[in-house]
Amino acid sequence: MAARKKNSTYTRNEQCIIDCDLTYAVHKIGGRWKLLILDKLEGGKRRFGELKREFSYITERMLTLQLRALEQDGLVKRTVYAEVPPRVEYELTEMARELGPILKQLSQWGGKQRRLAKNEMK
Amino acid sequence: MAARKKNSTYTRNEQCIIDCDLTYAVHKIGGRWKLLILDKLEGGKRRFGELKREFSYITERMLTLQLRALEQDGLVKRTVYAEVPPRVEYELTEMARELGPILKQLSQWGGKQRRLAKNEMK
DNA sequence: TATGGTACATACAAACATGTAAGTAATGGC
DNA sequence: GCCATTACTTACATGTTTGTATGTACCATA
Repeated sequence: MAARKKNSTYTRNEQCIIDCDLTYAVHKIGGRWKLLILDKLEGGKRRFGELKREFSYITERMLTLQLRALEQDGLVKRTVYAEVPPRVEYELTEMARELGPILKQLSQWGGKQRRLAKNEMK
Repeated sequence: MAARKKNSTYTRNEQCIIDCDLTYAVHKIGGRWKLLILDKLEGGKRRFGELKREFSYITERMLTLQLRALEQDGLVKRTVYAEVPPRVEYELTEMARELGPILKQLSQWGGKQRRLAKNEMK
């Protein structure tokens, strides 16, 4: 997200990670709020303000950063309308839509595992 | 991974994350090396030292931490043999095996996206 | 008695991610 | 001219993750 310093090992190791398609994929969606945002956008186009209201616990800064990262990674398309006050809309790209069904499976798995973990606590 | 300080917002927000099955799932597999480890273990039981040799770029410390996290999350089973020198074996749990097919799809998606991104650079 | 192998553990430092608070630009309506 | 609205941006502080270096326990063997 930020400018990467060319630290010897950390960066070199990151290369190893990114050589793996799977890790690459998970990195794309691994931000703290990205999945929630993607999920919301499955419902269709949203304005920045809408997302902000929807996710009141996400700070404006983080919302911006995560949206930018998603845009950068080709998962979200950003459209700016030359109006005042400004209007900006976000929507999923084709690539992101292909991800949807996979994420649904992952979500189910997560739910199952979570219930299991909860039961073990008793 | 480490002891969490109970910072007001950071932790509170984490709760929001974990209330989402999907984000919960991604968190379980989101560690820097977890996917590589899981992938290797799909091939069967491995000793700590085997993993260490296989992933020469992962530090011993990180390997330990990630394995412990995976164990904690019920994705990996750890078996200690009371021998000297010690022998410890790691293998996937049922839960982790169910994850396999989903990860394969994710990996394919990642590969596709990666090739796309590469082409756009030209 | 010293040495080696295995699977760690611990202390410390660097890099990274996230949160907090405040500011910006443009313009239409008052 | 002043204010409100929208979608940011910036500077700074805090928290988390990863890496580096070194140490430990065990016992068999030399």
